[in-house]
Amino acid sequence: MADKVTITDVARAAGVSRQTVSNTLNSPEVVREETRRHVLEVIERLGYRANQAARQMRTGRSRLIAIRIDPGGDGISGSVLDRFLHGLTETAAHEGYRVLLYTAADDRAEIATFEDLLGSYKPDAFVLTATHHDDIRTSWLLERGLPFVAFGRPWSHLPDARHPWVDVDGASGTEAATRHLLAAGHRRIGFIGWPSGSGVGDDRRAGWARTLTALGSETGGAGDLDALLRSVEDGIESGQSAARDLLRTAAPTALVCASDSLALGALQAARSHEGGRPVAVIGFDDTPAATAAGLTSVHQPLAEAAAACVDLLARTLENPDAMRSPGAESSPSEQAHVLLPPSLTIRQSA
Amino acid sequence: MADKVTITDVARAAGVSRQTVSNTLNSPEVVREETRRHVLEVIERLGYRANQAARQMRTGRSRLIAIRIDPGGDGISGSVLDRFLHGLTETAAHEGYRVLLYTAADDRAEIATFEDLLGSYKPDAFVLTATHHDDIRTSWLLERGLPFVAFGRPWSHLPDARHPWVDVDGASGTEAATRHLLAAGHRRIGFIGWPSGSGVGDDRRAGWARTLTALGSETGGAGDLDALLRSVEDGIESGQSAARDLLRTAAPTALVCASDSLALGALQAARSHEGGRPVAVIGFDDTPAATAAGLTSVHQPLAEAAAACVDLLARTLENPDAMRSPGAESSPSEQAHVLLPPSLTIRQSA
DNA sequence: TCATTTACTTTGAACGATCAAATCATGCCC
DNA sequence: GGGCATGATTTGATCGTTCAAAGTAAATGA
Repeated sequence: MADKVTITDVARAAGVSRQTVSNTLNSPEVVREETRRHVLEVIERLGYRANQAARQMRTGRSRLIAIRIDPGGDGISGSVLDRFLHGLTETAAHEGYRVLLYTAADDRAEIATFEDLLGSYKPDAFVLTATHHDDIRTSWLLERGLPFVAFGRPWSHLPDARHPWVDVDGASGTEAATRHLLAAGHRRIGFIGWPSGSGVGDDRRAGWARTLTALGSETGGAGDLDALLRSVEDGIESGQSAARDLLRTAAPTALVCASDSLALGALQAARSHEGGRPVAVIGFDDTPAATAAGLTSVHQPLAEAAAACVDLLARTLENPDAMRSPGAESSPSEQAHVLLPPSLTIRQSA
Repeated sequence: MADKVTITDVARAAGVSRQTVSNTLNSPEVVREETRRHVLEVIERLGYRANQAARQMRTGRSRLIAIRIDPGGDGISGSVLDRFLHGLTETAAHEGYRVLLYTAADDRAEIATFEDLLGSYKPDAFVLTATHHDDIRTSWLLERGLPFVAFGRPWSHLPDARHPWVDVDGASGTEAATRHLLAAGHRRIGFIGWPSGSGVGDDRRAGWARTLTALGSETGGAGDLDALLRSVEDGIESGQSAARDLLRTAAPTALVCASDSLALGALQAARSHEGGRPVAVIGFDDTPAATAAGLTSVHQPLAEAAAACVDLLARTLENPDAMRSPGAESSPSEQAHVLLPPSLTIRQSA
């Protein structure tokens, strides 16, 4: 109840008109310095806050950013989105935006939610996660010229997949992991990843592969990458059996994995594996489970990624024309994007 | 752009007035059946959606529920809020509400955010998490008659701590864990918890204590509970050392822990402990790390808890008077609340 | 001196919905 | 057939803000 201060109340108390108060906040340059200061003082004193609903009615902008929240995923990697979300909320608040949540069972349902939200709360932008090949969500949004940023690269290079994005360089992460193992003296380094086709998985595998290939061409002996590679569905179980198989047939002394789930399984296999030196294992995502298990893992800078998303959006929303021309590619250059390097969190396992 | 359908468009297309369209949606009973059907059809055909901003302007209700999101916490238990949040978003959507996020460094900052949000986006209600003794947030909200629900009991019984809440019965969880161990033949069951004073921690300890006490009075030999109890700060490390200490001095054959973090530490201590039968360990929260480690753990029904929160709020918001009288306790009964029983997820560790 | 510019400030109008009150039919009863 | 309750629908007014246009006063120029 304490809050019922309208712009008119401020205007009256300051002895000016509504519009002058509005201008003090939105276009300070047109208000005389003295007036401006006085109005600001009154605003402060009365604790005035612009009513967003009324503002939105007039301007059409809600200062809301919508993002989908998924149920923890496989569980292990659930907290990744959690941390991203925290960063997003925090950065958004700094820029004057708030984060609105929604859920959706699949991409089609998500588009239905887009329609619903755009009709009711009218968020200024969406943040998409888990983008993939032939993502119908991105094309739907692009067709309508609706602002959005994807956390994750567009894995297709089709022209209709051009949109702003922020991502973490997975290949660079697995490369760092592999180099770390090389530096520790390992030479036979295996990789447990996911079946080809997922952009994220292929990316992470590539970092490992290119590092070993580079080593091979340096030292002469290239090594048989295929023998050191296993591709399985994500999960602790499958990580364990893949690792067991790999250890038996290819005798690696270290393993890089595409996820912490796989790595945790691999860690179990490595521990029950008899051999001289213990087999080193590195995971990906630096999840709490990795902390708990003492698993060395590739850490994603999620707060930075979230901040980059908000920055890209804020910039897009300032120049409304930037995105509003779906057909006509305004600039021949690539869409705005940010690719962040991950870091390696070193623990006992490697 | 496809969305610019206003209530006037619908009215024109249906050959009725604005208000009749509004009534079909908000007070269907006053509209003639035939008209209602026709209007609904037109609404469907045009894809009309009520503009929330305009609605809020008139009604003062935003259909937004605000909740604070924390950075993953200690990491391990981070995903608990994650799952709760998902449930909240989903249930809220069913009831026609959306979830708005915010962050805050501490309780004082959170109150500042309350003021900010109430002045701008005007959420209809707040969901508080991690309530504690002498929580200034609850009293602040109560004083102003602002609707909210706490996920977590008011741990104080002061009259100014009376508010609706939803919680999971921690004592019942540790009781179930203890009974499970008793059924497996264990008799010396230790407990690793947090220092007294935190409501949650005391509650979880109580479930273990009362179960063993009940057993004692049945069998005659009560046993020395204090010797089997350790109270330490949360964390894997401290769990490990507490467990090591407990195993050495009190020789328990099983351990119940107040969190998965503690339990993971205890599990490590238990594994490196030589003795006949392996020491059983049970954790609390059923986090992904527990899944990964094969840790038996007490599982909180977070989706149900979230649904209960939304239900309580929705009910409160229907009768605006229920909460709006801060001083005058409208009914002498306790505030509305829901206490949910957790369940035990059994894995290898016990 | 009077028109013209410059620098601020104020005045209606509008955004899209709902509330409250007014209007318009109908049917019923005496 | 007139009076009247009842049901169904319509008509202004309003929520708080910003846009666009209009107003005012002082400063400038011829």
